[in-house]
Amino acid sequence: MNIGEIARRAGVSRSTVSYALTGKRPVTEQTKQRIQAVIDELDYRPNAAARALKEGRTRTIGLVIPPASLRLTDMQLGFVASVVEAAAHADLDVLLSPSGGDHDRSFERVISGRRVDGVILMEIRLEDDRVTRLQRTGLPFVTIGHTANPHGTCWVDVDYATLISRCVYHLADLGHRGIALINRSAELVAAGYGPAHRALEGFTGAITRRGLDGVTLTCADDAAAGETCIERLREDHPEVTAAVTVNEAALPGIQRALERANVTVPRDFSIAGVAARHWAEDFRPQLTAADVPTFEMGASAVELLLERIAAPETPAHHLLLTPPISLRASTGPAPAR
Amino acid sequence: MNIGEIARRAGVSRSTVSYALTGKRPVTEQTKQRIQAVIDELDYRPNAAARALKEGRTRTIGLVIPPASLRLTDMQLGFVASVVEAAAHADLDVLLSPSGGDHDRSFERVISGRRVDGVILMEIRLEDDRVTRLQRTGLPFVTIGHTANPHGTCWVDVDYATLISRCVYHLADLGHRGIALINRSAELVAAGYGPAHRALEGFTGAITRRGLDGVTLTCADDAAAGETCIERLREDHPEVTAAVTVNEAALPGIQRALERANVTVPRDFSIAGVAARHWAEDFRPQLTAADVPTFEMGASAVELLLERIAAPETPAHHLLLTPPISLRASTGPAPAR
DNA sequence: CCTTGACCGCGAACCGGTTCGACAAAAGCG
DNA sequence: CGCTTTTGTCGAACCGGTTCGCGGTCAAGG
Repeated sequence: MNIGEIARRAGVSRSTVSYALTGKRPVTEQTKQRIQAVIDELDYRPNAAARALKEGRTRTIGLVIPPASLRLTDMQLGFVASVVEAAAHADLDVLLSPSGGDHDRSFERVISGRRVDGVILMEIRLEDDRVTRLQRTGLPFVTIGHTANPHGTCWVDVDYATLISRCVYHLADLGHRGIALINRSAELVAAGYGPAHRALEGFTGAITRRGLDGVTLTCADDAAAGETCIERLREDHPEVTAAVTVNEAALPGIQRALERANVTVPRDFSIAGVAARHWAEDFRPQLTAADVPTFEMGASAVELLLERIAAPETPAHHLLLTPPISLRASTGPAPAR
Repeated sequence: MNIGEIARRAGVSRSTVSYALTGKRPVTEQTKQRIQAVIDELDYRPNAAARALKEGRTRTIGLVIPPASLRLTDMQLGFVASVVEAAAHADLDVLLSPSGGDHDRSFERVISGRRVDGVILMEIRLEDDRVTRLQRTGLPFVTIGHTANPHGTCWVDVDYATLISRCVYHLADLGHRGIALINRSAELVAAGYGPAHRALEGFTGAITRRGLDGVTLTCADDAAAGETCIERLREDHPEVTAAVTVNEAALPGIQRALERANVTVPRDFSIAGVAARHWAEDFRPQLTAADVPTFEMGASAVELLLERIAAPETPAHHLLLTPPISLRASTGPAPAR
């Protein structure tokens, strides 16, 4: 069921079939129809490997995801979904590659051997081996998140530092003096995970500029950790009346712990942060937060990647988004002493 | 940077390089080392398209997921993660294809053109076009879930009917007479979504066999819907003292509504069901439920697919899992009248 | 010394598309 | 009518691997 078979049955040459399909040279309407009839009859589809071999491109992009054994966070899932969506829209296929853990083989396989035309990387560390590896190979790539020194790379990210700063200012304006940062896990901070670092950066910056009393905590990405985190906070730092967080997965636990301690939000305690919209709206009361525009980010990543594939020598673009903070119901004036 | 270049620099023929790499014919240790040195120096990787073209297989499998625009449920995410994991383990790549909605082009592209060696399909409907399409093409495939008439197809599924029956029996044994089924959304039921139908089947069967009083409800896959569902249930059917559910995403809402109505679980109301472990353990009190073994199912699906690819003419296997129901804390004796 | 066979390596064909130069027939033009 | 241009099709080369048949080399055995 190859192009030769079609050509024989239609009584033309293989090249004519090819031209009829791609339209790169004119073919008489009549022959075109004869060819199409044979194709329909045999349900013929050109072999993707053969085409890729000759054309030198695969019309496929790689998407490197965190090791699948870890449960993906909602935000990561949002990126994956939007990248897949945007790629489908551009008639591209998406090859998935789990990375990290013992999956380096998979990563290696996807980026080498010309299996993909470009790669989208997520969960970027400040120093990221995969980024340097990709730079060496010369394969076009775009990262969601950015490294400590992102010059010359193409990326799209949320400006965590600015957003967390704004949250702190907002709380300070409401009269809060003791504010805690509930960051991502200690492991992620130690590993140099970008969002965690930049959140910390934005937090300490805002705290010093306003002369406030800042407490920073790390917290694993799950509800249980959120609970113990709040318990610890209330015990060790009773002076703290508000918190900002970038740890959306901890939110349900945070809520539970506050309820159990009979702390009413926002009367007794205010909380704000950065989270996917869905987490903010599921919080009770709904969370004042910057909604991470995962959909837009994934779509932009694909768009940037396509530009990069089309013109690899072009100077690298990037996109640093600062979505507005949606005022919902979880922040209020500091409680009177 | 092709095999010819390597051959030239190592002073051997292209075929020798190929044999040195694949090991399909003996090559002297000495030449092998010389070749390897050149390969390391140039960081050469064989072109995947060329290899696929000649070998007639791509070492890639397709994974058809629900349209990415919908938020994937935790269970679906679990399947994706475990399939990717298992595939990576078998040195296979995974090509993602969103299906449904306006994504038929993507599906078509992935299954035709010999882009993949086989396909794993999830979110199967009782009558599923994609399954008949795949049967026509002759491409090996395995489904997670099964159609109404699954003979001759390869699949792995959870026995929802039996599990829900068992839940009902368990509750009946505890003295409950009025039991509700909180099913998936009305749309899914209408669309012939397998698990929703089979849950209903198992429920009504068990209810009639025990001569109980059954109420069936549909509920969208989110917390808010779970809340209104419980509210409606308590209003319209006060005689109901227990519920079984296959709607894990509704659980947080169910919990919230029960708490707000001051209904203590399991003293006043019992609840059991089928859910991914994580949802059951996050419920308060922890949910008595059959834990859907998403990891095992994804791995089995890959395994079955590999068998099928190796021996397409072999009679089709399937795997119907009935995981044990984990007794946790959400079921207890029916309240006294 | 010649034969035998194991062992290595080479050259060529092949997988299934795309693409380029060539060429015949038809069309346009003076 | 002869000449150029256009149009539609063909044959062959190419992409970068794998694979098969062939042959040269060398050690063992008669």
